[in-house]
Amino acid sequence: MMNQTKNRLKSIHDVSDEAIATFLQLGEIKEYEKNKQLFSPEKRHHYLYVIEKGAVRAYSYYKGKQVTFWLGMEGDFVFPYRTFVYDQPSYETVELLEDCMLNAFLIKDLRHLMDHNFEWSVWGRKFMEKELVAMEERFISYQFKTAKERYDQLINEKPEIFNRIQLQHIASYLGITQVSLSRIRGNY
Amino acid sequence: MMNQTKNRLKSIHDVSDEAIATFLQLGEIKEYEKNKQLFSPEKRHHYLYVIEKGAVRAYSYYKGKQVTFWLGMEGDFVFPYRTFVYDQPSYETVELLEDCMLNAFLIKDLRHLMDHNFEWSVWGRKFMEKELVAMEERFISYQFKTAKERYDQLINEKPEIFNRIQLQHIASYLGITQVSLSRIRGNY
DNA sequence: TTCGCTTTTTAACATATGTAAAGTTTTTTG
DNA sequence: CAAAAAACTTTACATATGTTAAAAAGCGAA
Repeated sequence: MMNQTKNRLKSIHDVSDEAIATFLQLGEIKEYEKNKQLFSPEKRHHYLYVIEKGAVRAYSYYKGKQVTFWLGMEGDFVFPYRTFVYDQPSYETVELLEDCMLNAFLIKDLRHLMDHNFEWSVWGRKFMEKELVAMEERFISYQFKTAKERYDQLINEKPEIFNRIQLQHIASYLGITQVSLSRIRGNY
Repeated sequence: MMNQTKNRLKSIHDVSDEAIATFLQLGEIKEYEKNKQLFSPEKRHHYLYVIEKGAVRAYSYYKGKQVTFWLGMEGDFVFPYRTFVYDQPSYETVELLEDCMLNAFLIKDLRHLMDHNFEWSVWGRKFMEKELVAMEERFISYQFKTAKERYDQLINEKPEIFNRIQLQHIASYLGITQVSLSRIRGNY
């Protein structure tokens, strides 16, 4: 019952079955209900999660408003980059949008694995590389594109999001207000 | 005369002097004049450069206009992420804004090093992690902030950019037109 | 099913940023 | 140095997106 995790690990960079087993042994399945906050700002966090089932959002506050900057579903890794990389408290809240089954790993276990095991060290680099390219693509779509274009791209690339996640969160994720998203969807 | 490269390598993650020597042996100093194109879209590229001296911009075309999405100066690594990670042609042009001294490395040499040498494998992960956090911060500043706020942030964090790089490129880098940047600077 | 709460849409107006073109300043080059 | 080119600013107007508030639609619990 850890298929999402295993599939995702292999899809990033193929590693041996023994290595996979070593990694999976570090994980612990946890189930949480909708609305639980997985991470909250200013606190130290110790876990990285892989979503086996469910949907999740990360947001922080800017000028008194929540801004959703990340949405995750099955197979996604949930971890505040800043906490993982610099071991510093994160500024974001991560909140469950559905009841979730999560595979929880201690960040220090994973860091230890990637600092001492050659296979996982290479895997870790490939993982970060792919996160980086994905982040750059999202960044470029912000710098280059209008809200309408970003909306069209999202609905083409991840249509399932629109079935599972509230439009207010999608609007924020697209960097616009809910009113603007309604306008775009209504073809004004 | 490879101080920028060496300093930057060590600042990302400390590695042994022998490892540094191994890395530096792979590099070759090249000098190019202002306006040279280091990378052009649709072509295969084989080099990663570290800027020893000079300034550089990366841009691509969107709706017939150049959009500058990256500016680099001394100590920065110049390499199209997509080419490095997926070995695919990049969509961007990289152009020298000043006469430059560059430390050139074959991407395949670096990839080989990071895939086979444990110390460099860990270094590679840390490097990608830090690029990722920096990219996320830039992304978030786009999603959250107004043009004026992004301008203020840039002039605080990298004031030297304004002495060395044309305002038209800075405007594009900030995701706005040159006219808007003029307005911001003139306090309209 | 109905009532109450949450989410989404619509409307009216405000503001930030874009576009095009002209004018000014700075830089390059013969 | 002078002319030409490039970079930058300003103006007038257009458009996209934000803000606030109200209406409509959807959803969940008694």
